[in-house]
Amino acid sequence: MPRVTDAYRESRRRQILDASIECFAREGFHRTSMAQIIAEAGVSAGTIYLYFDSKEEIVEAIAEERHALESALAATALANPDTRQALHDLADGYLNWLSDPIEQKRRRVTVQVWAEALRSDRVASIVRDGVGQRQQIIDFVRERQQQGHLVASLDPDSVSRVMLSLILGFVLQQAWDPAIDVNGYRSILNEMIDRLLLAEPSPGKVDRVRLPKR
Amino acid sequence: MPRVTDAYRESRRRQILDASIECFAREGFHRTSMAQIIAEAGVSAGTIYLYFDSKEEIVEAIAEERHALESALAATALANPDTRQALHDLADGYLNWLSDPIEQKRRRVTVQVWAEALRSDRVASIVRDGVGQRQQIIDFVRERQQQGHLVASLDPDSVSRVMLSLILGFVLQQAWDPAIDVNGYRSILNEMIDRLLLAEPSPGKVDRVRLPKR
Amino acid sequence: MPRVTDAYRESRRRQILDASIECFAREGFHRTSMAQIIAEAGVSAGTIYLYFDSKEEIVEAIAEERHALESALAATALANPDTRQALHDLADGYLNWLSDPIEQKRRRVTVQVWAEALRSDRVASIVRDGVGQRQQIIDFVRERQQQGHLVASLDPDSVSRVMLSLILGFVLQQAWDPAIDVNGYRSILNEMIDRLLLAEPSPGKVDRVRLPKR
Amino acid sequence: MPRVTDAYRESRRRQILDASIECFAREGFHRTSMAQIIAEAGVSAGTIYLYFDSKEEIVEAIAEERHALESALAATALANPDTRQALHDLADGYLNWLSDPIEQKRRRVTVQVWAEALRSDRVASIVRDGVGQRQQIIDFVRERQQQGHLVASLDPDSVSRVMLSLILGFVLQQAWDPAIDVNGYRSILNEMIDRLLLAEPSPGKVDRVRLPKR
DNA sequence: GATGAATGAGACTTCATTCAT
DNA sequence: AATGAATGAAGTCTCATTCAT
Repeated sequence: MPRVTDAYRESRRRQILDASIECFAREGFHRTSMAQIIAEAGVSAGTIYLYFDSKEEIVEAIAEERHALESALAATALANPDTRQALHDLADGYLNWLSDPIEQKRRRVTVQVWAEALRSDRVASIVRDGVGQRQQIIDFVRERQQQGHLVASLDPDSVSRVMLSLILGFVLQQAWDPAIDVNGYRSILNEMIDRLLLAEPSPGKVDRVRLPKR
Repeated sequence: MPRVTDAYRESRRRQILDASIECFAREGFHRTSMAQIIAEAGVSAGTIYLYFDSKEEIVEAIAEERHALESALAATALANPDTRQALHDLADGYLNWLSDPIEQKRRRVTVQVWAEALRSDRVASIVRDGVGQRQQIIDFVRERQQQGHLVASLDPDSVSRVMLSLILGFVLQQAWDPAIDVNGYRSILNEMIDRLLLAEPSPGKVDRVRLPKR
Repeated sequence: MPRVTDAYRESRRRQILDASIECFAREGFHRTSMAQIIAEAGVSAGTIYLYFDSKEEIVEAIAEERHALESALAATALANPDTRQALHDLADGYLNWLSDPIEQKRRRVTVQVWAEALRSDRVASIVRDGVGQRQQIIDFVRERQQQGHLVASLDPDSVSRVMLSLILGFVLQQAWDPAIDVNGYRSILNEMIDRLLLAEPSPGKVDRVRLPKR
Repeated sequence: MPRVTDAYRESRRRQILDASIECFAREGFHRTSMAQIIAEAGVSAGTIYLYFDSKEEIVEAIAEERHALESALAATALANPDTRQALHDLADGYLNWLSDPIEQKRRRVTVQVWAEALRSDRVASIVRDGVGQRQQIIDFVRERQQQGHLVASLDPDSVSRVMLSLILGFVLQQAWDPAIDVNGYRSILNEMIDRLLLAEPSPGKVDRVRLPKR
């Protein structure tokens, strides 16, 4: 079947990647044998190696894909000129995304990627730079601080760390216990944004700090 | 046979466990072979199986040990009747603990345990119940809310989730990048505690809310 | 379809053969994959199989080609009516031929063919009959003995064996160490021819046959 | 079966080596699978890897062993103070050795080692230095030339090359055709030694050196 | 004729665990 | 209790060859 279209190749790659994610989510990388992926994908052993050089590379491809998706999600949310909305969208975006059952399955693979990052330099570089889109957040914080929308005294780097933790920690806990209460988590997140990060908008607009409904 | 034998057994077990942690931190569970543990521990293959039934069981033993230590740490901090101090101690306790290089190495194993929890029911039950000492936090929050020390409107379960995330997320990020700025992270954590969780003490105790240096 | 097609086919075949020799000389038959030949030849997998039925058959084709060349070389040299010159030409012919760097590369394949002959009946028959042009030498020796030009007491078969050894051995040693001293080797060869094989040109000189009782 | 004697280990190693030689002689290295060696040796897959790190290493071990044996054979023969006897013993030693059917089987492996030397640096160094004990011959020739026992005009290096060729070539030809006439070959060899290499023992030994330019 | 993606048997090697000593 | 040689199933990956296009 020579001379294959790019679309065909891409769909074949997808097929292998999806099968791998399925297996990895179920059994973990290391407990998943190539034979299982082969069976799940419905392709031959040889074919997989036409698309990926090794099992390791499949893991890396998945890690990169996750990273790209998350980066895009963060970029979209943070582009909003309304600082408060941007941050809420970021939180909501993640939490909603994570509510999708299919996505939850994929998330189980992400958690394994995190552990794998401690072992593989390749994965480490993807995770370190990638998982958090931390630089995006740092830039966002710095910029909005200059515009007076975010509390200026906060260290942008540390803020990004904390925000990342809140996302990573949620992903972990949800992976362990899918019944986790998303809405409860969300409301604390939003409150944190409003009460800790947002600068007093203008003199006289104190209510956001006062947390009225308490 | 008197105590001596028990002590001996215990030291032997320790030796195997330490060697395993060393190897796991370096290479990950699955990339670590029993042969490596054997070499690191300086014992024979047969001997290991006198102390553990399987490689899996070593992982579980390590997971349990980590959990016990963390539980104790949380219990100690949260026992403090001064609510604010209790929470700051909890945060500080973790962050200081994690500053210890030896502990950091062990933490690398913890991250892998988290991933392993998705695969093994045994590990899952240890992690789920254990990692966070979540119940301790929930109970603490509920109790201190009743005493009027913590903001009553917050859902204890969600608070515990958020606090856990902040710890888990830090551990992860530090594992990926040991150069992470601990103090910056700590100060945001403490501010969160003060500004978000603590109830207005009573008229006259304003200084805690004012956060002077902003 | 006229000649053109045959010429084309032949050039295509050559291309594959040359690529194979290149690869085989570098890596050996068994370490060379069809994929490498394909890359080196710049043709597709399918195309190769239009010219050769199997990888094995490529080896056989190369073996046959080498044999034909050597046979021709021997035939040319041995056709010389001057017996002494014929033998010197045979030695010189081989040694000069082997001095060519391109030929040395091809020789590396020959050495592998020799080993392969122990495995494959097809290759064995090519090598056995071929490598030495032994029959040519035997016939030559017998004929020139009858003409009184070569020492009559020598067994033609054994002479052919020895001569072959001197060629095979040189090829081997040169393959292992291209810096081998060709001229030194050549002069001993020529001396052997003169002193051992050639009959005393003049009448009545029997002593060389008698091999004094030393 | 812990704590095993050296003799036991050695016999186990022998068993694997012998089985490998058997298989390699029959099918060649590359056509011989580990499974075949395992079956022939009657040990498990794992056991083989307790004694050798790889299939490659088995080949190297065999190559080294052959080399050691040949070295010893050459050393023994060449130690004889009677120069003529030494050389005849060297030739006879090899030829007799090669007459042994078991040894002939092993020789088939040697031929493959020669080809393998073109591919593997490890094997190459064993073969280059080893196969011929060339240095031994060179030293022998030089020494006996100084003692006036060998024709002084011959280049020791080239002599060693020629002698090696006569051995290598015989091995090759015998591997291809076990029916080769050993005695015929031997007598030409001995004649060469007597007529070409040995210096005239008695006074008046000029003519052999003069080698008229016929 | 030419292509090259697909195949799948089979290659080498590893490794957790056992058990005779 | 301790040892460590032995096991053999299972793992990842390769590769000669085919055949639909």
